[in-house]
Amino acid sequence: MSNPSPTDELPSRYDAAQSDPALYEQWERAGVFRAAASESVRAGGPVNPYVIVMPPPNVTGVLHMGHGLNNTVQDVLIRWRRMCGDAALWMPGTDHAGIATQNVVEKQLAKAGKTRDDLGRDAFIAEVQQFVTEKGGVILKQLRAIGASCDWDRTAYTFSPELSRAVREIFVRWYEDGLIYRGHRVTHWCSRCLTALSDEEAESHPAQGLMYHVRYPLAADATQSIVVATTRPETMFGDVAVAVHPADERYARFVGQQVVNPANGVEIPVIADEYVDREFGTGALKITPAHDANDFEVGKRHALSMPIILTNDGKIGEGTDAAGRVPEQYAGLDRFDARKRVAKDLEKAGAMVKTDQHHNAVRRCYRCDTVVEPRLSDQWFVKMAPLAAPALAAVRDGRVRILPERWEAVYVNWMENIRDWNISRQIWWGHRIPVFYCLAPQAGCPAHFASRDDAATCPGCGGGTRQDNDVLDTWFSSQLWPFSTLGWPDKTADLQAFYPTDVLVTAPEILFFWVARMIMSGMYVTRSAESPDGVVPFHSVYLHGTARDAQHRRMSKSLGNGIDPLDVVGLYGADALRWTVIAGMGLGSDLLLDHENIEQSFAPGRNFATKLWNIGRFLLIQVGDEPVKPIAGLTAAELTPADHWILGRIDTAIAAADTGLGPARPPGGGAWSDRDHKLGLRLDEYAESARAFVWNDLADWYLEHAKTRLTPGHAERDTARAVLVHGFDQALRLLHPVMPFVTESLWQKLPGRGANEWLAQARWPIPLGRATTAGAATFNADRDAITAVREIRSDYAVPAGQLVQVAITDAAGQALSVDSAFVTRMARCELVLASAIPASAAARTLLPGGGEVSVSLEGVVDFAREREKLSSELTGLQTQLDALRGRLSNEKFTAKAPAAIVEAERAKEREWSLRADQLAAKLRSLGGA
RNA sequence: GGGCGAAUAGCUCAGUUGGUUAGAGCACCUGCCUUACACGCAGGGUGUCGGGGGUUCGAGUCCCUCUUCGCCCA
Repeated sequence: MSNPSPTDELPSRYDAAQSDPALYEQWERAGVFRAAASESVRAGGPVNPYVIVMPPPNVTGVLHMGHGLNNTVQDVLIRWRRMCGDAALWMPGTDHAGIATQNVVEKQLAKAGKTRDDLGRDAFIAEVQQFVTEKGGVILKQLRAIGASCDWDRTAYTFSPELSRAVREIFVRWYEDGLIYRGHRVTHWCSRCLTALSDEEAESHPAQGLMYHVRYPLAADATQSIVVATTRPETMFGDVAVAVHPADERYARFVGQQVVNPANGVEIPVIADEYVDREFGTGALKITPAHDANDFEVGKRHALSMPIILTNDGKIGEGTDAAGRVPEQYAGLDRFDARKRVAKDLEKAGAMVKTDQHHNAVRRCYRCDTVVEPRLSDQWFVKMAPLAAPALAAVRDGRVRILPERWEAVYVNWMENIRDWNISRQIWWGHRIPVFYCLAPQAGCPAHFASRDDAATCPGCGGGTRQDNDVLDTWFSSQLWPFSTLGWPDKTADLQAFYPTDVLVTAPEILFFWVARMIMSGMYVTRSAESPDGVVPFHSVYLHGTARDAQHRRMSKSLGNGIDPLDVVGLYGADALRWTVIAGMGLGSDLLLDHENIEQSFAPGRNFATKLWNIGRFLLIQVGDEPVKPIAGLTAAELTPADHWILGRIDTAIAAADTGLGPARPPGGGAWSDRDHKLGLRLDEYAESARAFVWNDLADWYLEHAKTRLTPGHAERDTARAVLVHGFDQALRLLHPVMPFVTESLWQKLPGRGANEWLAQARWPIPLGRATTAGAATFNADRDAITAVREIRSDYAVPAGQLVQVAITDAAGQALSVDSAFVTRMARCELVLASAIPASAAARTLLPGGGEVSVSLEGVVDFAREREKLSSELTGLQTQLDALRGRLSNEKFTAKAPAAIVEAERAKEREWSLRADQLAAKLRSLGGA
């Protein structure tokens, strides 16, 4: 592809659609993205590993803006480290997404009028498997289109045989360590997905509902009653008691008596329990142990029965222990219809005292948005407290940092109040729980046991077994991702070389679902004599923002406000997409994109990609094909002020990029110090500094200046070519992580490029330190003069084509030596002696160094306007100067402020005074006061 | 209800341990088809740093309070 000569054939726009896919294929074929374990120092190799595991998208998912954003961040980091020489591994893969995938297939079946039960378990799983085979993995192909440089040979899948073995292994270890147990309790039940959910999967949403005040008459004396407040009257069929606070005098006389449940006529006791909040509602609470987690605890304390009065699909019906509690007319009603019906009937019966507006939180299934129902059932739980303690300490002492830092507080808060994790799901698509039950238990048979293999026989009696019907929460398998993808539980070379990983890049909403659990399980499986608490799976967690539309609404399929990243790639190229995303998203802030104006949304990336292309195009034409001297071969005598200036700017740009991207790992190893804790991962700052360098320094100034030197036969042509090629090469390297395609494309065209050399593998720049400050200052003086003339031209609206006469003097009024060819060309002027410009017809500007630029504006200058301008500048300066002098004459300031500050203020006072004098003199020369 | 955080230019955000003319990108205004780029070039800052009070020689920065908003958990 290296084809340096016909630069004149380069089109004026980079053709991304044509070039990007071909380039990607060449990188892949060259093995640029592969990482070898043998390279890592941890496996005896020469370099540091740098590892990112991709948050696995749903196997049947398609790319959306969230993925685009998430994966671009990861790609920038991994490309940066690859160029720095690390053994850089970006591990790709997908997630089997139990509930979500099962839902999709069930919906397909429903269209054919079938349910999963019609097929049976095995046939249904085969159906899902087929669906995944046909539709799965599309997203991984799409990621290639945005340039993702993953090591695709390692592509992992949470439901593969290898990763399934890891799931079984940790399940059995935790089971045997007593960290997994069977619990009979109230959990969140999704009546649409027909499964229990974890606390995290039942998302709470604020809601406006009604608080019903219902009268429960005393069984012994119907004239007396207790009024109970409830938001869910449909659960009254499951009431087994009314509870009041033991110290509540209002109700003391009722405790121990029976009341009649007005919904079903069943007599229930009034009990006293500390749990009741006297201030809430009426201070009397109905107790429905099977349908409220708190009531369940009360029920256990008082040994109450726990009738289930809702079917698993959310209809009223007599379940376990509920015989005789649900009146016939309610059976089969949907729970929300039942709520209205019960309320109406209570009203009719005179039992409804009143209803108030009430806002509370309603929990909904995170997969289907159905309101979840608290429901009593048997589930498998992970005991979290022992796992959380070391994971909490790891964040507290900086072995893991979370950026933006405010999320650390959220993490700590969650971990300190951690609750046990319900891991069983009543679905079929997923890792079946490796727990077995004896078919004919006798004395000596375990109630159940966990096994790494499918256990056909009971270890107690040797008889047959059956496996638990439920499957594991998908997050149970994805929590193992940083090590299961590297071969755990085997002690593989990959695991040795690449665990722990480095940065985890994800969105804040899965901090608990996934990130916290990876830290816990990762530490658990790496416990050893050297590290009793285990090894954290990554040292940095980077939580990025969300893609939102112009109204700040989250992009979503249902709102129709999403942007398809592939559309953007098709229109403007992957680089435009990547640049816009990276440059537009500060650490932790959201990315705003207008789906109704894609062109404007992605203009920053598109414009810059085109600009970069044009800089390259022009530069390549100017430089030509002849060999270029290496920068190290240029002698000090050959370098001009412009060269020094741009060499200095290159060093500054490199330093800024390094600072933005930050240390790749905690300096010195181990934990992050307080000082380093928030360094780096400022991708927007890195991108902006690299852009500013190539555009505002290299193109706007150095390239403009070099035009003259580059003319054929010019004595400095070779020096200028060498510096220009060096500067552009460095710029392309700096920009490659964020704009891989256009930079690689241009880099391949630079003179002297060998075959099979890839920018993607080229070395990250390091500052050379060759620039002298004197050289740079000389060039800066030229730039200041040019800018000053341009300002005046603009102020006086001098026609663009008109030459003006300019005198440049130093602080002493003597002619200042400048690069006259440069100044006259850039500012469209001719340089004359100051004496040639009549004071009465000149506009002047003071230069930073104390010199002055005078522009002859015979016939153009407007004295009144010029005086006004000077006068307002002088007034502003005088105000500042007065304040400054006030400070300096304040003894408290001079006595208390640090000497360096006081001295700086004095220096400023001298400088401003001089400037004020000059302004006043100018004003007088123009006839002003 | 508990906890965390934010409020700085029209928008999105920087702003180190307090140090004195508050910055960037985008948007906007003016003039230019100046031998690569109009997806460009040149020039322009458009601000009671949410309100009030306090500490200090000095507050965008520290403390208190009010208002508004966001996030996590119940």
